[in-house]
Amino acid sequence: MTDVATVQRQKGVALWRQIADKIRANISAGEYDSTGMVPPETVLAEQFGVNRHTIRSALAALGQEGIVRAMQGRGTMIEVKDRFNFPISRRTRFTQGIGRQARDIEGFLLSSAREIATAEVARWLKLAPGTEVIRLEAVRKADGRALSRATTWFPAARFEGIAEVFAKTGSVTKALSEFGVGDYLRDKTEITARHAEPDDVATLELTPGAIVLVTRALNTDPDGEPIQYSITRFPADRVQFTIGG
Amino acid sequence: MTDVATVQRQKGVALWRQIADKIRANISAGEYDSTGMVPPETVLAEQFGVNRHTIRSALAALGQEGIVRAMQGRGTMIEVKDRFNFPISRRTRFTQGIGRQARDIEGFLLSSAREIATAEVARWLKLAPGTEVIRLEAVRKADGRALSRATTWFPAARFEGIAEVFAKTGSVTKALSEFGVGDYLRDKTEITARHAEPDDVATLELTPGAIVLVTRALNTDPDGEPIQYSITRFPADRVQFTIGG
DNA sequence: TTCTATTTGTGCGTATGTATT
DNA sequence: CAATACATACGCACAAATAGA
Repeated sequence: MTDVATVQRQKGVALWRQIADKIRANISAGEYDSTGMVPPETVLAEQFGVNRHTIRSALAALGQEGIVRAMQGRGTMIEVKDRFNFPISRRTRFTQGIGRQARDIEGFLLSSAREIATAEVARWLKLAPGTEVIRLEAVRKADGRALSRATTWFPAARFEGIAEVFAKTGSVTKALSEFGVGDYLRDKTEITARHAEPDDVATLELTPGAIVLVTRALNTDPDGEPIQYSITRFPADRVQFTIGG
Repeated sequence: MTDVATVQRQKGVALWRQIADKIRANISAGEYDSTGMVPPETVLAEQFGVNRHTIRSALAALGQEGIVRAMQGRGTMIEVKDRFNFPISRRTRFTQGIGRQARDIEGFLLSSAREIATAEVARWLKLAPGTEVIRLEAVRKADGRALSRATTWFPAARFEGIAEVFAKTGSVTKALSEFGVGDYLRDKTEITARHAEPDDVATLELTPGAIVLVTRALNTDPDGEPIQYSITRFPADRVQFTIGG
């Protein structure tokens, strides 16, 4: 089979874009299911009657979309994905939320610091300017795959030493209970999406250009007192959020 | 000022990536604020001491991130953004949700069709296989900027002719009230993110490679009867969702 | 209006580096 | 080790859009 006839020059749509669309359609149609890989660039170049660079532009675009993943020396593989579902409610908890969707869930503390709250953090936590907070940088994995990268701030006065407790337990819920917060509620969640930055790429094991879902969330104790503000990045191709239902 | 010294070859990080990071930092630092534009590719190429293609790779990456926007014949502009906030609750309504954030909000019906529900649509709307549904394709704009692209399904038996009503009013809420549904509730919302497809690019006025937030949502009448299932795409750089708060 | 300079967009050919098999 | 295949970068050419003379 040749695709030569399917791409046209001088039609207002770049060749690489036409080819990317065609390959995407081919993948959806199961064209390459036998190998799970896209044919080598040289083969595709011949099939489409274009230079290998043009194929590379097309595959790069598909790589950005997370549809394929090029591996040096091996070939370009088709990505298969299924998303974890992450429910968001008043009682949102990470581990419980993922629940039975993964065999094992781990939390790693990357670093912690005691610092002065920025204007943004102070606003969310309803703290006076200049108040000290404890910041945790953590990664959570489900079945060995990185699922989230969170930056979390706690009021330092109330949660002195929470970093050590989190490091031991790997769980915010357990850490908070050590401080007498047996229950807490999700007050507000903001959701946006953007491209992964270098730090996201590293800690979430992403390909550059991948998409991350970003949540900004505030948890309060049962009295409505803010206890935790988090900015969390999730790999968009591994996670979906659910509200209600 | 020259940036030659800032990029290094053969150090494990591609030149174009180093350059992209540097330009991103320059933008954050307000380096190009006077013009609101990045210097021409040829100038950047000379500044960094690389080929124009290398600069183009860097700018393409930044374009994917939505940080810059290249325009043929004009130059590469730095994007300024502020997101519309879209609250998600039991009483989620598009127009009310955007509310005072925009001066005027319009809804356009692109097309409508009467068709047999797919397995997925039937499942969401709790319909028997083979049941007919009405599908609307619509775009919503706020202050002239495209804010959402929705595909919506209604049970055909109950909402015969809803396409015409929506076309006139541009509002789902008003259209439903014409059919005796004075109130409705958001039962469930799923949120994911992915790269824009050609259709999204066209109808949402996006740049190829942009990110879209995708919601799958079910609305029911006060009795809990499913009345509307929608898949809606939002430009991720123009929208954020809020739950609670 | 027309022409020209500027600037981005597309495509090809080539060379070299690097990782996998 | 060699062969294969992806990764990066350069140089060249021309197309297309824009802005300004």
